[in-house]
Amino acid sequence: MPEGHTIHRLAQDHEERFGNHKVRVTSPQGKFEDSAALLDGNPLTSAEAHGKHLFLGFGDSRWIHIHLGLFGKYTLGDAPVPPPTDTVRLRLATATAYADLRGPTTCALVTEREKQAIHDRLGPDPLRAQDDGEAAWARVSRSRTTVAALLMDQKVIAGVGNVYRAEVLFRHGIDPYRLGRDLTRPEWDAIWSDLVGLMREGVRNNRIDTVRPEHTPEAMGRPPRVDDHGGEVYVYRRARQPCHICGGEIRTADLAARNLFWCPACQQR
DNA sequence: AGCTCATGGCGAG
DNA sequence: TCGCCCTGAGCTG
Repeated sequence: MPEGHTIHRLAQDHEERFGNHKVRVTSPQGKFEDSAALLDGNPLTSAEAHGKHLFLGFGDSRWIHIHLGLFGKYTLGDAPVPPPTDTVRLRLATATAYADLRGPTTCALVTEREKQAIHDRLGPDPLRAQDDGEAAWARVSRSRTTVAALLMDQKVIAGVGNVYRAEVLFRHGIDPYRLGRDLTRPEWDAIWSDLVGLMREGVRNNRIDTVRPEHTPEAMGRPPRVDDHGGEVYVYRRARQPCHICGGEIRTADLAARNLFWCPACQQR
């Protein structure tokens, strides 16, 4: 679940459900207990996302900074609020709705200044209206690192994870091992604007779909199918399966401790 | 019951 | 580059 689109969707959902409502803030698991007690009963005044970081605002310079990491999960629901289980790190609840957070890498009370420091070390986010790809291009175009690694580097571009990384490179026919400095400006601009569109759709649908209409199973005369992460994709987690376009085998490799997926025939640029 | 794996990221070396 | 942290699903036995 947790790439940038998930976090932006969570920010939206929090504002809709809890915005300017007084909320019960608890930590059934106990690990966020003291901070929860400080906020309990206060109104949630805003919710923001930058890349994979979520910030829940409580008035005057108090924010809960949340990062789901690989395992973190949110459960949002309507009343009645179920009894909490012992892995719930953070629960927000009103009379009508609740949000349960489990397994995050980070859940901490931070100041405005600490929040700003997090923004400062993140790259531009395709999902933030005020961001564009300029700062990212400046780094990419000078880098001897592979474009596959650069897309996962949150200092370069914020919010892209392993799925969007693999999929956007496939959609542009780009070899993941190309070096950043060997990308052209038009290639980067195309990647950036494609990510804006794909990730916005990800926020809307709350899942990752990257297959163009002309390549859907229906359009290709094949049986319908949803990939096991919940969306429909070209290459992610499809190792050794046939490429939707050329029929060749999708390959996988380790890259910086993550699984990379690509079609060597379609991605030669 | 115990293993493996997963859409992340940090700090040590 | 490695080990570590967080949780839960899907295996294996």
